[in-house]
Amino acid sequence: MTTRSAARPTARERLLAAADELFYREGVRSVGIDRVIEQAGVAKASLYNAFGSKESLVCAYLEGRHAKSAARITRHVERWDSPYDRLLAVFDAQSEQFAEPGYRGCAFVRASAEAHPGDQVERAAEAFRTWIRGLFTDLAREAGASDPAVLAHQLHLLYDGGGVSAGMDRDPSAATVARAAAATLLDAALAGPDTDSSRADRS
Amino acid sequence: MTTRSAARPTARERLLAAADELFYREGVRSVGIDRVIEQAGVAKASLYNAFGSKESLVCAYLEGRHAKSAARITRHVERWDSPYDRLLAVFDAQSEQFAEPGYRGCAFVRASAEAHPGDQVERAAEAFRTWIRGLFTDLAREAGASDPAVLAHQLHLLYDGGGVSAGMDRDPSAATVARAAAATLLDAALAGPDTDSSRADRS
DNA sequence: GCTACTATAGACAGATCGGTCTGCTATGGA
DNA sequence: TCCATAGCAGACCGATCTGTCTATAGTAGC
Repeated sequence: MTTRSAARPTARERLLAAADELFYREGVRSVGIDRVIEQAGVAKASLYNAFGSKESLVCAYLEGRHAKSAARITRHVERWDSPYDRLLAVFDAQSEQFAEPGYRGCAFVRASAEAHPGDQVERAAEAFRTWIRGLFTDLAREAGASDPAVLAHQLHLLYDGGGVSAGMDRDPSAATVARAAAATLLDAALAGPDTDSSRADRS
Repeated sequence: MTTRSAARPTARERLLAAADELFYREGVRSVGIDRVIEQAGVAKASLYNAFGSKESLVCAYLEGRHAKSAARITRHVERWDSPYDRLLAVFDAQSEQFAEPGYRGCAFVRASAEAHPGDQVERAAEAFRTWIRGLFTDLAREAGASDPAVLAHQLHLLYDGGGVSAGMDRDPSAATVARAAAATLLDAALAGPDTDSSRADRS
């Protein structure tokens, strides 16, 4: 409907592109409307025609990030057949993302840190978290994990931690470190469902 | 030096207490100076006498968080003798932190998400990250991990991911999930230094 | 009593914020 | 040709932001 390829992009599209760049790089609260419309080359009225409010623009920005991240992850996952490889492929997608210049951490974590409790922004972030947690859970179940929910939570921790480390430590290797850790956890979840093998006693 | 226990706390102390509460709960950028001095019951001039700028106050708030978190972690670590238990005790400290009412995620991650690149705030966050990474590395080495740096990075991922999950998913159990995952990774790092046991081939 | 320090309340400045509004222009279909 | 639509520039509003300033009050040491 709104997709037009050739010629100059719609005001809405240019606004979204500018918002994506500025909001992600400098933060949602520290970038004002004027900065966005200046970079988009758009009149202020056009913004409020297209989105109605700054918060709606922020949500649209996050929805775009959601779609893009989900597409990237799906693309990597679908390269493989076995649930084992498909699970680890999520971290290949993350590796690809971290390698992008100017990566500064997970957009949802960043936006959520600036949001007031109950903001629409938090719902947008929650949507992505629910999606990827579901993906981890499904893949963990297919791989034959004894407790798919717990393994999914563990892998989600690694995924989140990878975003934090890549963003704050400026260390893109976090994805490969997370991938190796994920493989270890996955192996353990497949091998021993309950065996508390080592660490018989404390101290 | 500046510590005085009885009577009414210093203006500086009241400012720090108010900043800690407001900045953490609502975010650094969305809380104005006026809110802080109102809650502290302090004149605006006193704030600029004591700290000089808002950014300095924010840094002081983060340094307080650093000291408090480090003290909590150290307290838990020192309860145990073996490096194995000491390593996992970091996640016991995290569990205690997540159980506090109103926990909203790692203060350094939250503040860093609102900072401009190069801000003093980022240096304050980096200081804590360096400290805890060093702790993980030391403990991993003492525990006998084949590659202490990599294991430390993996555990750091779990630690960060736990903060994100507890904050955004409002799920304090993230700490115990992280602890279990840490135990698995630690076991693997002790048992097989190099054995790529399972997953012989892909697909 | 005098001085120096620290605290107070609050006006004020200059900038920026999100959002509304008016008026002008370009384009494309009936 | 006419008109609807979409886009443009920019003035304007009230609120809020960080930071500075004046003026006043309490207090401890000499």
